[in-house]
Amino acid sequence: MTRIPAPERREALVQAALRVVAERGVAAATTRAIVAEAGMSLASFHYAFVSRDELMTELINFVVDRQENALAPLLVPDGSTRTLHEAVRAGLEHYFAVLRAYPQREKAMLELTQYALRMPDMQPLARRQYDRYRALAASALAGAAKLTGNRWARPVDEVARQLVALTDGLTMAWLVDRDDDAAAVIMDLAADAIVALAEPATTTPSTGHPTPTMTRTS
Amino acid sequence: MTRIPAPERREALVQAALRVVAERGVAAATTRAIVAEAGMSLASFHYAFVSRDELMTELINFVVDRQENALAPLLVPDGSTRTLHEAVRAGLEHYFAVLRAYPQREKAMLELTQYALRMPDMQPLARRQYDRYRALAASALAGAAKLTGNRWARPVDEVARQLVALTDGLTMAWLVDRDDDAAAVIMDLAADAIVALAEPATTTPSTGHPTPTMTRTS
DNA sequence: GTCTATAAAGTGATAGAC
DNA sequence: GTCTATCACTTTATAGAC
Repeated sequence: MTRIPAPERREALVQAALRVVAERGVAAATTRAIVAEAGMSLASFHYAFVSRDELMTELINFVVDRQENALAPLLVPDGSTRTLHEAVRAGLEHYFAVLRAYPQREKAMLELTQYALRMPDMQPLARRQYDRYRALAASALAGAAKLTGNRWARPVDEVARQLVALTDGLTMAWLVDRDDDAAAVIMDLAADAIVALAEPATTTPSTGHPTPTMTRTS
Repeated sequence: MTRIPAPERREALVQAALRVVAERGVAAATTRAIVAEAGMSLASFHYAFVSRDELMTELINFVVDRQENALAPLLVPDGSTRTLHEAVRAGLEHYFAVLRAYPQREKAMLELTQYALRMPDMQPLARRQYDRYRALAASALAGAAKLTGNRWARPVDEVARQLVALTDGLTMAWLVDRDDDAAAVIMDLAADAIVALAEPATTTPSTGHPTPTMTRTS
């Protein structure tokens, strides 16, 4: 009907595809289901994309970039944070609140990751996805330590890797049994584990000048 | 050709389906691919199962039971274990060795879990799967603590839940980037985190009689 | 019980009118 | 550029010969 530039059509189709994947899964994201969701005809799909594979690739790239923007503000500790433990716990809580509010979104992310792992040419996309998660976590962790007067006893990349692993485990656990109390237990223990990797910051190592900041509060 | 009893045919088809899922993914596990893998004709499939859904349900039940048998011996600490930290690290190492040797197997488990999460009637199967993981982890953790003269400061079910979450995160991380060194980091930190939840066992709480067993060795 | 043949519906992709 | 109509193929499931 109306004439729409190709780039806009591509974006509309990608977003429609994401909705379909979130609501009904990757397997249900057929070209027909996607164009129906976008309110277009089937032919429009192949005008904007040469193939379904091309759309799936763009979809994964899209969600990876989007994830970065969506999660970044959540992991930055706010002014009310006093201890590192509070900051980490708050970050986990924030992540969990999003998971709880939009479970299909995280389910979609997991499915898309596994989809990428099955496609010979898409492994790099899955890696990029996790690299971003970790970079995001690392910068949040670095900021949180700095703000609370701590430093990481391990390379911050390793701490970030652990935080992402814990977050994946939390996500799977909650998606499977939807048990908020059990999720809270995981977050408690995860925060303890992460904070145990930090120590009070000192301007010079081994200085007899401990900062008043606590490494951990239980 | 040859006449085979229905129960045997069902089992053969389930195992063929598992091989197809492991090698090519859930999406590729069509009835045709499965009967080809089993060396049967398409009609034999519908003689043994009324539908593909029925086979998928039986497949998930099958792998859940199988997982229990396959992993149980790996998590029991052997006689050479001296400290709890060694026991936990060895358990993780064992799990990782299996993951590394048969990555398709774990990929298949993850895919089947997500498949179950999308099917309205299969959520209980996914829950049962994780219940078994956790029960298995709990019994291994209880045994390891006992053998090394420790006790869990938290309910062992909570510790087990955390261990399973960490294992899931480890699995996802390794499947995505196949980085053995990064996996070793995750296992190190995971073992530290788990062991931090234990304390030396005392016959009576608050007795001034510490056992010689160390809670943790780094 | 097991096969071949086929039905009925769904899939990605394209042709060709407008 | 956008549509309808359709192709060529795959899917699950069944009929009917043996």
